[in-house]
Amino acid sequence: MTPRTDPLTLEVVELIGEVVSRYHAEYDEAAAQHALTGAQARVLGLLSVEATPMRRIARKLKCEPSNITGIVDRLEARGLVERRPDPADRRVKLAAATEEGRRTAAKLRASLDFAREPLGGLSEDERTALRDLLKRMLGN
Amino acid sequence: MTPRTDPLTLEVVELIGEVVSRYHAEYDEAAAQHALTGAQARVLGLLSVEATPMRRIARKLKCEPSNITGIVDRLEARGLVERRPDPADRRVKLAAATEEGRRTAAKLRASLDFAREPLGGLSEDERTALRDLLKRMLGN
DNA sequence: TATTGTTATACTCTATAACTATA
DNA sequence: TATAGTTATAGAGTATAACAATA
Repeated sequence: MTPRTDPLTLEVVELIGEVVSRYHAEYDEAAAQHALTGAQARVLGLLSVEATPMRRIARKLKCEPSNITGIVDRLEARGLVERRPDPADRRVKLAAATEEGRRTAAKLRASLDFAREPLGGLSEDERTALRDLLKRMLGN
Repeated sequence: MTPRTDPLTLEVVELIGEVVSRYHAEYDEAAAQHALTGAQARVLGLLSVEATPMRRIARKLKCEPSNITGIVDRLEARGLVERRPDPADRRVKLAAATEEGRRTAAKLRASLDFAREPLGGLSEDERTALRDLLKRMLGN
C-alpha cells in the first residue's frame, strides 16, 4: 500500500491521464454527433443491450436514482427510449431502447470504435500484452 | 483507418473503458474529500504549478473561457486561488494558487497517487512495458 | 416497514452571445 | 479591429430530501 512516486510510475500515471482525457473527448464528440450528451449516450448504450430498471441504471452510472428520471425523460421525449411496467413488481419501471434507439446506439458504437482506432497501430501481440497488463492493473 | 472489431481489440477497448471509469470515480472522490468538484480540482492542480491566464486554463480544460470565470470565482472565494494583473498586458488576469491552495493541491495529489496504487501490483518490467504500449497507442 | 420511482430544490458545469477594457 | 475577461442566459447533470405507490 506504499504510494509509488518513482519516475516510471508517475510517467504511467501521466499517460493514463492522457488516455482518459482523449477517451472522453472522443466519446463526447461521438455523442454530440447524434445530439446526445455523454450521460444520455451511456444510458442509451446500456438500454440497447437490455431493458433495465431505473434503479439499476443509476448503480451502473454511479449516480443517484433521481438523476436517471430526467435523463430517461429526455431520451423518451426523442423516441429513443420507452418506459415499460415490470410484470413481476409493479413498483419497478423498465427503461428500454426503442427500434430507433437501438439504431442510434449502433451508429454511436460504430463511431466510437472508429474513434478508438489508435489500437490499430498495435500488432496483435502488442494488443495481447496491453490487455494482460490492463487486466492485472485492474485486478481482474 | 479500418475500424477493428476483432474480439481482442474489443476486449482492450472494454478494459480501457473500465480504467476511465475507475480513474474518474477515484479522482472525484479525492476531490470531494477536499470539498472540491472535479473541475475545481483540475484547475487548482494547474494553478499549483504556475500562475496561468484565464484563457489558457480554458484551453487546457477544453471548455469555453466564460466557464473559467465561475470556477476561479469559487476557488477564490475559498482563498485557494487569487487573480493577479499581468504586467505585460493589462487585459490579462493571471490566476494563481495561494499558499493554502498549494497545500490543498499537494494533499490532493498525494491522495490521488494513493488511489492510483493499482500500478503497485505491476513489476518494474511490466510498468515499462505498459508505458511503452500506452505511448505507442497515443502516438507519442 | 422497506423499496421504487418521482418531484422539488439548489448548485455546478457547460455553451452561446453580448458587453468592457484594453491592445 | 482584435483579444482577454466578464456577464447574462439557458440547458444539463448532480446530490439531497420528501413523497406516492407498491412490496
